[in-house]
Amino acid sequence: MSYTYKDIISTLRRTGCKITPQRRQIIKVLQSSTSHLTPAEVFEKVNCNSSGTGMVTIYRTLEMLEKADLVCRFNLNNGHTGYLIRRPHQHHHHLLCNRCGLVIDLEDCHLEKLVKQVGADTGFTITEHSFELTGICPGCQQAENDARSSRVGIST
Amino acid sequence: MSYTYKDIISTLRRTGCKITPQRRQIIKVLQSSTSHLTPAEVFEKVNCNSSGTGMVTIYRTLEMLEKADLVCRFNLNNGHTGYLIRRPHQHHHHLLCNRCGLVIDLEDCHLEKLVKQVGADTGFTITEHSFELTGICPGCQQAENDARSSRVGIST
DNA sequence: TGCCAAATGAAAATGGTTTTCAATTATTAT
DNA sequence: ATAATAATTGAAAACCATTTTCATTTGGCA
Ligand SMILES: [Mn+2]
Ligand SMILES: [Mn+2]
Ligand SMILES: [Zn+2]
Ligand SMILES: [Zn+2]
Repeated sequence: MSYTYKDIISTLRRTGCKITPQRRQIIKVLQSSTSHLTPAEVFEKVNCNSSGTGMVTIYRTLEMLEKADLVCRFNLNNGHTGYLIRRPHQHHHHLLCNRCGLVIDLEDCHLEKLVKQVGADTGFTITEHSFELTGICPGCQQAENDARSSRVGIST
Repeated sequence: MSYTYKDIISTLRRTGCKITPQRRQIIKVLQSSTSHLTPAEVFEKVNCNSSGTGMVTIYRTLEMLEKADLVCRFNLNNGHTGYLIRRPHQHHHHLLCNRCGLVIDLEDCHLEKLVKQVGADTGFTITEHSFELTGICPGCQQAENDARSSRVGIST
């Protein structure tokens, strides 16, 4: 379950952040997206209704939301950064479609045992771990199959 | 076991790359480093003996080596990119010390089963996965403890 | 209503990386 | 060995996402 718009606003208020029109806009855009968004994409969506929010504000707001643990941040395959409203509130990992950008939250982190083992084996104090899967989602697989069929020219 | 200098040269020759003095230098630097190196660090080390190799060549050579699977590439905590001569030749993961930059190769990837399971659960064709651990290595832990002791002022 | 710290945004700076293109060079063919 | 040629190099400029600066505006509170 994602945070609702109201959840987010009240969390921000609680932490002493001001609720500005720009921030409301940005939160709404993130709210209504099922896929991750780059800062540039957020900018575009926020400004499609000519609200005139600057890129700087997008960056600053995303950073603020990330610090408040309200969004997930991750590295896209192209090196850019993507943001998505945090759906499972706890620690979790992501599966990305590298065709359409769909992001699946992997609700359970199955790596605790492995992480602990590695720590014991190496003597490291392990503070963080990242696990990210990329591939092709069912929808994009279907689309590719369809394209291939028509290219080969199935005679029915 | 890392690739030797000769291994690397002959692999490059086999794939039709020219063996230039610049490339020899860069490979030697990577060879002789036990830690990961950023392009900037490679540049510095290559040029400390005034060989005059340009940054552009560093980038291009690292890219070439990565394509040939001769180096490991990974994201440092600060967003930069690090390179390290590939030690275990097969697919593997990394454990980084975020104090001193030490990199440990985790020889076995224990994630095949989990990855397969996620694929089955989601219908994705999973093509890649990344798993990266960061923490503090034993050496840096020791250093921190020593520093703390002397700060507190142990009276012996 | 007025105050003020926080927030905004235009513009410039940053910094890592990539592109361009003319000059150089490693390798192959003669 | 020499010439031919395609790959490589590197200086300079371009790129581009992100950050910084700083003057102006504004949300939230007294
Ligand atoms: Mn998520
Ligand atoms: Mn490695
Ligand atoms: Zn997809
Ligand atoms: Zn360390």
